[in-house]
Amino acid sequence: MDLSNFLPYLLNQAADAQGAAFSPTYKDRYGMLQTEWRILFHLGQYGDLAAKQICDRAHIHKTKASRGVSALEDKRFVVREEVAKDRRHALLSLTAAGRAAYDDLSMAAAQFDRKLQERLGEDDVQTLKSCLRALMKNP
Amino acid sequence: MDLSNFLPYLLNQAADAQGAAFSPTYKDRYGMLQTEWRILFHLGQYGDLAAKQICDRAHIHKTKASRGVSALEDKRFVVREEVAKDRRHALLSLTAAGRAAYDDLSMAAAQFDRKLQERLGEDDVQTLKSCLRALMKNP
DNA sequence: CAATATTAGTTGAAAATGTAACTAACAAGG
DNA sequence: CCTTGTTAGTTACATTTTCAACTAATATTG
Repeated sequence: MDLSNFLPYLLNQAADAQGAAFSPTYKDRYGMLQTEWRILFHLGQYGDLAAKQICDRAHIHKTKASRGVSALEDKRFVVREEVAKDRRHALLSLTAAGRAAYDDLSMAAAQFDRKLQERLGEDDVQTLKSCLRALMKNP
Repeated sequence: MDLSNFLPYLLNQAADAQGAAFSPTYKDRYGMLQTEWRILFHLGQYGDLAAKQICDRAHIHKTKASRGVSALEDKRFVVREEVAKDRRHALLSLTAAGRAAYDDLSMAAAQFDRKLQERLGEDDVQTLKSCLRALMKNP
């Protein structure tokens, strides 16, 4: 058993390295943490959602999400609107500023991804992504 | 730009999922954190090392490593011996108990990896691992 | 419809991580 | 040698994450 063959280790190292390479994009420009960026991305991409739906889709724990949403509200990137039908949850939506940040960051993300694709080659990236999608869902 | 196509996101999710699947192995059996398990693994695999060498190989920050080593000492899995030639660093080595834990865990790791290999197929795993190795080294 | 359970989300305390400043030992240039 | 610089590692403090308990609203069941 060689460490450099142990998949969880490789996954972690690769995720750390690429995360570290991309994080300055949202951290330096908007002072966001990863969770905030992820919430913003979900709202930008899938439209208004309740926190719970974001948690389920992105596998974010509800306390982390709760604090992420608060941080995005403080930054005036997100507002909540009450839902009369079920007042336990609120719908989250992007403000104009939030939308602008999303547009900017999703552009940067797309570019980042294209560069990785160039580096690894199209075929390998396809295989890589399909493996990763399989590994995301636990067994 | 689709979130489920963004490589850093996929890497993170896959690493989280597989990390969560494997972590009970070292957490429940030995009360270790990931960093401790990683240090143990390095010592078991590459023999006695100074903390610095582990940091460099595993990309662990020195403060994290310092705490991990202390925790492993508390568990009586690791001892340090002074190096007369340069007293700034100490060589870390496994105790018998540490070796036993390493043997047990590396066995479990190998098994875990084999199952993943079965799941994804040998060819894809080869491609996956080589992509991940490329992505670990930042650009 | 009252009691109980579940769901969405929040909060506070404890654990872990990251940052920066620090110590102690060695190295090198003058 | 002796100042200055570098290296290995630790410690203190701030930030972030996790865990457990909590509130408030809705759903379920007897």
